[in-house]
Amino acid sequence: MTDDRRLAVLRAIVQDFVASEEPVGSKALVDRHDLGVSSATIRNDMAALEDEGYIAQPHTSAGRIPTDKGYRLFVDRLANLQPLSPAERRAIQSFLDGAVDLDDVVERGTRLLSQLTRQVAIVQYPSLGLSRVRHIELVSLSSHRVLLILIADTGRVEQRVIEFPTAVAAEMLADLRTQLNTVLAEQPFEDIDELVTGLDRKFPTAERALVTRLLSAVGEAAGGQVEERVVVAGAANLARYDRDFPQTVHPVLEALEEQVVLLRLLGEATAVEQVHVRIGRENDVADMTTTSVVTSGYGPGDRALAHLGVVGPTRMDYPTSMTAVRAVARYLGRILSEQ
Amino acid sequence: MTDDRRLAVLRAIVQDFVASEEPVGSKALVDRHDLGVSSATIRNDMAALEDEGYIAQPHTSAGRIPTDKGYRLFVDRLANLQPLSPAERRAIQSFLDGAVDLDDVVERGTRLLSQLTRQVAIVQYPSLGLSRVRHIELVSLSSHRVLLILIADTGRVEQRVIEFPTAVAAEMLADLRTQLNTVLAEQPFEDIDELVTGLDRKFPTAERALVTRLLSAVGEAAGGQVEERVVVAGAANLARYDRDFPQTVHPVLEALEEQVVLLRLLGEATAVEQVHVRIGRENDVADMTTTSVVTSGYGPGDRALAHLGVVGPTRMDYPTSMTAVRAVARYLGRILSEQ
DNA sequence: ATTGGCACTGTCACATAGGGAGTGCTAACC
DNA sequence: GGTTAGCACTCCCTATGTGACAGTGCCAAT
Repeated sequence: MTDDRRLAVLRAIVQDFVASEEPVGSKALVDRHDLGVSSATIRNDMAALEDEGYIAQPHTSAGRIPTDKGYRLFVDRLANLQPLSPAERRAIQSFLDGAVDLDDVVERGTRLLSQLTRQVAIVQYPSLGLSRVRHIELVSLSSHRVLLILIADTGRVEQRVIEFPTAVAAEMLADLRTQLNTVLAEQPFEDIDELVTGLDRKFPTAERALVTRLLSAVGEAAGGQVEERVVVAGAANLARYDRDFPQTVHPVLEALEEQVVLLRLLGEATAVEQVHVRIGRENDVADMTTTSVVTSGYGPGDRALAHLGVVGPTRMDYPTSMTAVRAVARYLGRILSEQ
Repeated sequence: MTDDRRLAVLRAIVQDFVASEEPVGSKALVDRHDLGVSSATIRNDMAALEDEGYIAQPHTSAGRIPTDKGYRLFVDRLANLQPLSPAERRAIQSFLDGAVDLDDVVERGTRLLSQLTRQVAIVQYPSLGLSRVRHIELVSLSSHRVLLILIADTGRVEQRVIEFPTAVAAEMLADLRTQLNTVLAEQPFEDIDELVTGLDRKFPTAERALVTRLLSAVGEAAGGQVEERVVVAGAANLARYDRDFPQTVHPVLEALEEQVVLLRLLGEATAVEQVHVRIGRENDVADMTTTSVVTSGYGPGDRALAHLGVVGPTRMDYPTSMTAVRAVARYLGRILSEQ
């Protein structure tokens, strides 16, 4: 019994099971794949694979289905990702090229990803903390309220209303605006707090309290927890699986409405273009133990400013999902670098 | 046979069916409600109600379920909306009071509505076309690109990138910004196109082409089709009904991802505080014939700048949904008027 | 190491039967 | 005339049983 053939059998099982969604037996396997041996031999291989925990039987006289461990091995060593066809490539390009806005780019990217993979797609906005300031705008809404607008070099625009206990003079606001832009332009958002210290000393004592209040608001908005934004599309694709994981759709749908969970799913910082796969229990989110996540970082150049990915059942088509995630990440990164 | 009792029977059937989700029979009805007559009498009433099309039998020997027409009568004449409890009122207030932003208000409002009704909630951003200009900002992104920011008196902020064939001078931009704000401040967005005509004449011929381009972009952004934005929450609540409408969740989920469908569901302009109900086939969206929609307009003062509502199965709890929709619409309107 | 053969096992689809909830109708009643 | 008790009837639902089927594990032969 060669080791190579056992791996080939595992690959075949994963492929067939993903396609048919039904336990696959030894007979069906030799029929559909050129394994060069009889079904009895395959049965022996399958017994060995089961001993090692790569596949399992739903019940005694059924075929085998891959375990999480089996999928893991498949993803790590057996999946051969073929590049996108030129047609797909063109489709992606034309789909994304119409975008006028960062909002638009993220929105279209999410839809595109969900359509390519027929899965739930998640795209995170480029993190403010990791980008640079392009412009800061202060607009007076009323005598006591100012609208703060932060524009990042990724094209991301963030706004926040700031309330003041006393009236704010228009001239002071204009002055502050100029100073802020002079000091902060092209600087990383994460350095704002530091760069801004001492700026209030340039203002007369009477105004200092207001300026301090505004500066701290700027710092908060730039580094706050509110800064992460995530977009989801294709939740309808989950419903396709209601036969498979029957009472599981509900908790997953619920989880997908939680910003925090989404961010956890997308995972911590990774290198650009590196596709990560978390299978079943590997992602430590409750209620998502029969769910897999394929993610990648993206950003302009080689720094991952954000993440994107797809969520689906563990029995998803990993190669397709992985190539799609990688391709979309690459395109979004390219668009960001053009901003 | 008094007419009043027949209506009472219909009301009881709707209530019981909504609660139990099972066809209700004559016996169960007299047990659970003080109708003062025997089940045989109720049977006669039910036969009459069926003749008139208000209720139907799934099969010969089953209880009755309300038809769309039955729900319609219930909503129009039989539902008694009781006001929210003080506790609920406080809960709403505290939930919405934390909002710092229009985005935040809409987001929280949507979540709140979906939690109150345990249904899918939809909230539309205040329409730009119907609000007034508070401020217009032009930010130079690069020599050929300008970021246009529109701020409405509702707190809504809209952005758009404008590309120019030739370089744009900073002074011209500043000048234009001042002029635009002078002319447009406090004016309705729908009048922008008109107010802006002729403004380009004030600029030297060399710059006129650029100014014209920018002005048309302003007009487009203000009146364009892109201006409508809608937020959805609580899609997970749909899954609770998978037993009821089994293969119906998928198309409904899909529909809810279509901006256009959402807007159609929310319906055309209505008066503020007036709650509308569309039952089953009454809403002309395909695939949503077993779905009902409860909507209301909302806005500051008495003008409906936007709509909100909930979507659920025809067998929803209409009184609860209607009071919740009305309450949230009222609160959001109040918040808008404070902006 | 591989293979054909074979007994064994659990699932699924189908049919069948009994219980139960609910109805419509009729005749009696107030 | 409206109301009611009684009763036969209808249809669903569940439990139960049966056979076909797909797949396995093991063993002896190659």
